[in-house]
Parts: sequence; structure tokens; C-alpha cells
Amino acid sequence: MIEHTPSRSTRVRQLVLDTTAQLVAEVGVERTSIDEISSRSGVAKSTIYRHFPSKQVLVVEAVHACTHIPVVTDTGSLRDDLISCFSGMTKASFEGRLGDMMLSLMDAAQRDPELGRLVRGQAEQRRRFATTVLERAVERGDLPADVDIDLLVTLLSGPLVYTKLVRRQRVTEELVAAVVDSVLARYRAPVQR
Amino acid sequence: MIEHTPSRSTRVRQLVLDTTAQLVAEVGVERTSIDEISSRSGVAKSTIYRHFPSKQVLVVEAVHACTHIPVVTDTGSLRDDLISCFSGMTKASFEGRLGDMMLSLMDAAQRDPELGRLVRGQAEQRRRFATTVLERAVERGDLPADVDIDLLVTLLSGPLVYTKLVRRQRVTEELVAAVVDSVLARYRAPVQR
DNA sequence: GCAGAACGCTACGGTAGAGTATCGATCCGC
DNA sequence: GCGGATCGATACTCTACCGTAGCGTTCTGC
Repeated sequence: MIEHTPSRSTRVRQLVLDTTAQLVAEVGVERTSIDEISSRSGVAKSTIYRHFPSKQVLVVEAVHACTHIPVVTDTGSLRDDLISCFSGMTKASFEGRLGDMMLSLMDAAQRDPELGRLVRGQAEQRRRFATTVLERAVERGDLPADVDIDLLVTLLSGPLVYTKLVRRQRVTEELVAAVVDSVLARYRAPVQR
Repeated sequence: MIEHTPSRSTRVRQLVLDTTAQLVAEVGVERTSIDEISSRSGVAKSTIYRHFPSKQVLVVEAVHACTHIPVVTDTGSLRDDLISCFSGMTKASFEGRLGDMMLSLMDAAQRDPELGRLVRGQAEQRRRFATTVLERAVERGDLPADVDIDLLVTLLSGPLVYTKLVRRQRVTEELVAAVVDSVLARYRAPVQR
């Protein structure tokens, strides 16, 4: 992939998007103003409006710009796949700017249909990834065929979301592993004691 | 307890608090305005400011007014106690107005120190209740002594919070029971197979 | 180096909301 | 039913913000 030196236009555009994301992460969607974006980025207000028709669109694009899609591994080990899956989601959703935006974003998504689609889409995508990993495990026989995959995804995702949003603590690799192990414990062959 | 007929002052005050809570539940903390509270409640703006020094204080009091403390049962059965505990919390936190406020509240709590204290306090109280139930179970020998209670509380609370906030689905009695049973499964006497 | 595009600056108009002030009307205890 | 307390209505100041407009300046492709 050849990296052209970006034109002035796209450079400015990127700067505005970046500043917007930064501001949303700091003060939330509602308190983010164009004037503040302008003064903080050094890009004139008029220029911002030459790139984006409205604040609503700008915010949506800025948020969209900092969402990555985590990769799904297939190591053959359910435990490893789950840990990899949820570690990836943690990095993609809870860390960096997106992590700081989450609450404000979810709140704003209740009222803004466009943000609503974006946030809901992300959440569903996250669920689908985990669902895929679990379905593969069922096919391999690592999980009983009658297992409630939907419930399992909730049992796995919930504690991580809770730790991030309610407890406001970092979701560590150790926590992910502990959650995965706890949830899987009942499906392991009963240990001799 | 003798119920006096409330004076005009407290009646108006209550009406304002109620309308505020209703509005916060509908449009969130930031979009709730004194003018709207005034026009919707029929109470004049000037009167509102005679009762509350600022919007910030009003919102905090309004939120505070609709928080109940769930009761903790002690039936001797860990499963029943947990289900009772988390059903109570669900009713107290996820249903009714408080449930509709949650997201906006948690978001606003990031910036408003007073709301922050309130929300954090609630969350900690919830955790203490669950912790109490689990500690009793350890004392009774229903759970191993080296169990990680903190992790257990997260495993139990997380899926419910996730269902409410992220999936935006009702937290049913069935879900509470399913989560409790899933988490407890690994601590049950290993089933013969 | 020279158009033309992109940008910065400043100044608007318009709206919404917080909080204050005044005054007349209304309620409520005594 | 009288007087003090409370309330309603209105108008006002301030501030913040969205979005627009005009114009001079700077950059960029050719």
C-alpha cells in the first residue's frame, strides 16, 4: 500500500476528526462544541463547516474513525480463543479514546438515531464474534450441544463491561482470564478431588 | 406513622422533584432544563429557584429521591438469597425511572462530583449487599473458604448490568436465576455422570 | 509563478438555557 | 378575615452555542 503525502485538505480533515474524538472522550458528546474543536485544533470554524455539514455528522464520523475491528483467532482451544477474543474486544472498546467515550456515547445513542445505529452495530458485532467462537466449540464437542450460547456470551461480556463502566477499573488480561475460566469451569470434566 | 396533609410548600417541592426525575429519565441530565421543568410541572421558574439554588442541586436531589434500598434476605439458601438480592437490585436500579436515568446519570457522574458520589455510593452499596450474602455462604460452608468474593460479585452483577445497559433488554427473574445458577454451578458438589 | 482552491479571521443572527428581579395574586395559619 | 409567607407571571441579563457570510491570506497543482 503506497502512502501518499496527504493533501492539506485531508490533513485538516483528519486533525478535526481527531480533536473531536479527543473532546468527546473528555467532556462527552453533548458538551462538545464546534467552537472548542476549532480553538483546540487551530482549524477555523468556517473550515470545519466546509468539511462537515453539522456537529451531529462530525461527531458520528469522529467516533466511527476510532473504532477498530478486533480479529477472531482459531487456535482450537476454547479457552485461548475466548481470552483472545475478549482481550481484543477490551483493547478495541475499553481502552484508548473509545473507552473514555463509551458512557457518553451510549447515552447519546439513546437520542441520536445515527449514533444509535453505530453503537448498536458495534455491540452486535462484538456479540457475533463471541458467538462464533462458542459455536465452533460446540461443533468440536468442547461444549455440550444444548448449551445456551446467548447466555454464555452475556456471562462473559457482562463482567467486563461492568468492570469498565460501573467500577471504572481497567479490564486487565487477568480479569479476562478469570472470567473465562469461571464461566467455563462448569463445562470442564469434573476434577478429581 | 402519622401522615399530615403536606403543606403547600412541600407539595410544590415534591412536584418539582418528581417532574425533574421524569424529565431526566426522558431526555437525560444535560438536556433537562429548568424552563421545561417549569412548564411541565406548572410551577413557576422563580418558585423552583426558591426551593433549589441551582439546577445541579435540583437534579441531585431529584435522583436521590427516587433511589430505594433493596432488602437483603437470609433464607439459609445461597441460591435463594442471591436471587432475592439481585432481583431486589434489579427492581431498585433497573426498573422504573431510575432505570431510564442510569446511562445519562453514569455519564453525568463522570463530570459532576456530587452526582459522582451519589452514583458511586449506590454501586458500592449494591456490591456490599451481594458481598454480605456471599460471605454468609462461606461461613456456612456453602462456598469454599478461598473463593474470590469480589470476582463472584462481578460475575453476578455484570451480566445483569450488561443486559440492561448494552442490550437494552429487561432484566427478568429468569435471567437473574440463570445467571445465579450458572455462576454457582462450579461450586455445587460435582454431579455423578 | 500563477490561477484556483482551501483556509483563517471576524462578525454576524438566532436560539436556548441559567439564574435574577419585580410585582401582583393566592394561600394558609391563627 | 388578616397578615405574612408562598407562589405565578413576566421580563431581563449573560453566556454558550450552532450555523452562515464575507474577505483577505495562504497553500498547491501545474
